[in-house]
Amino acid sequence: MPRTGGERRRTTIIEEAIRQFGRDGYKGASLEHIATAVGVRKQTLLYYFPTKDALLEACLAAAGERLARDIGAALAGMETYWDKAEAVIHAVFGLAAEWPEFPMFVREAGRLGPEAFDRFAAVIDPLRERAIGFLQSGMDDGEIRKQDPALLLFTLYTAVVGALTEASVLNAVVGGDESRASLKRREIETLAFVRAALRPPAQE
Amino acid sequence: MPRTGGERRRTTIIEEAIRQFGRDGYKGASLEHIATAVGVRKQTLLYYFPTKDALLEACLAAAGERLARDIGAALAGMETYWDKAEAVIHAVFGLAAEWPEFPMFVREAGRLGPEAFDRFAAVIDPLRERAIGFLQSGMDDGEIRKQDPALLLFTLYTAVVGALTEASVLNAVVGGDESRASLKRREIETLAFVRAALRPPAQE
DNA sequence: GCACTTGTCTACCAACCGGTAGAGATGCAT
DNA sequence: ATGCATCTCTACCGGTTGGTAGACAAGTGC
Repeated sequence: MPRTGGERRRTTIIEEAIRQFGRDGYKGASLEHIATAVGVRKQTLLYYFPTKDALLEACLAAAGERLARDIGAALAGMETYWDKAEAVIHAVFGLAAEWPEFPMFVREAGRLGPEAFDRFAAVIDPLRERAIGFLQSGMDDGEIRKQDPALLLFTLYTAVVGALTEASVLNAVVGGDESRASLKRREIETLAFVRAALRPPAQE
Repeated sequence: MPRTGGERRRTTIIEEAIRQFGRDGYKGASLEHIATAVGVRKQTLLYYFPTKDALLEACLAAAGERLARDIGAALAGMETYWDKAEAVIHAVFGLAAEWPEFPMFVREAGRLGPEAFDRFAAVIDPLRERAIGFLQSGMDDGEIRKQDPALLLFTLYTAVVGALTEASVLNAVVGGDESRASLKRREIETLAFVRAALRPPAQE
């Protein structure tokens, strides 16, 4: 019986749980499946996380930290409004390419109700405030269409998460093609869409 | 033991099932809960729908028909590109106001994989083709920003469904307020967003 | 060498879930 | 009234799930 050791095992379990929670939903994923995928018995998993709910909370926190880290790194050095927006979208699409279940898990977190999502959102909150301030000043400068910045951020969120999670819909609407090239094309389309949506009206 | 009679009972069960599939997910909803909510035993439900999967398929078909009906009615008499887009969005938001679990169910259908979603999409298909043709001619006329019309339709879909289903996220990003007024405000914001995203670039 | 913490395991359980078997009850056509 | 299809029910079953109890092994500090 191998001893992978505490912290390492812990993160492995969390990563696999995010995958399965994202793919099958919270209810649909079973501790048994997660455990065997990690190569361990269910009771070992329950040693690290005493209940399924505790595992979920750990996943929410971990997902928040990962996303905050990726977005934070992508934002470094970006100056213009558009560069920042593009960097964030590119970072998120990159994360989705590497870890397809990640956006699914975030969406599942939203579905599970405000309590669960807050666990995730709390970690992101500084970024959220930065984004709102950034949108607000963009509007003040006349470079972004004037509106409620928080509601705009929400709409941008849904557009990006939707583009990343609604693969079945994409398949039905656009037809075939589940490849990496398809993801890249969706990123370009999402960028164009967001750019168009942010742009202020033409007339002065 | 009351006899509500075949077809009536059937639709009542489907409506309740859509509610619970939407709220709790396919896995999360149980036949027992759905049956008791309708006021009937589980085995009565299983008389109408021999398996849970059969119930799901009936829900998918019913949801498709309902949406096609509502959108079709809303489109009647609309002439301009913008009037049509606005009518569709307004119809969908109206349906969501009356039946909050409906968009959740549609999203769940997408999550369950292409097979399930196709069951729903097949009914909508004529509308999909109409929409793509309409976007294409709008682009030819220079009234809509040029791009892949199918991909644009997909992006519009995700923006609208996201606005309707990500209530927890909205709560976390914008703060409080789950009222009908909030839904109306989201509709206005979504309209503005879509309008901005459709608009062709300013310079000719 | 011995107590103790950490990690992994086997064995088990009560609850729930989807589904089967089959007994009545009701209304309708003949 | 009688045969038959429709509808609703009670009773039950096998499988799965989240979770408990507790044995056992391995490193660590003393």
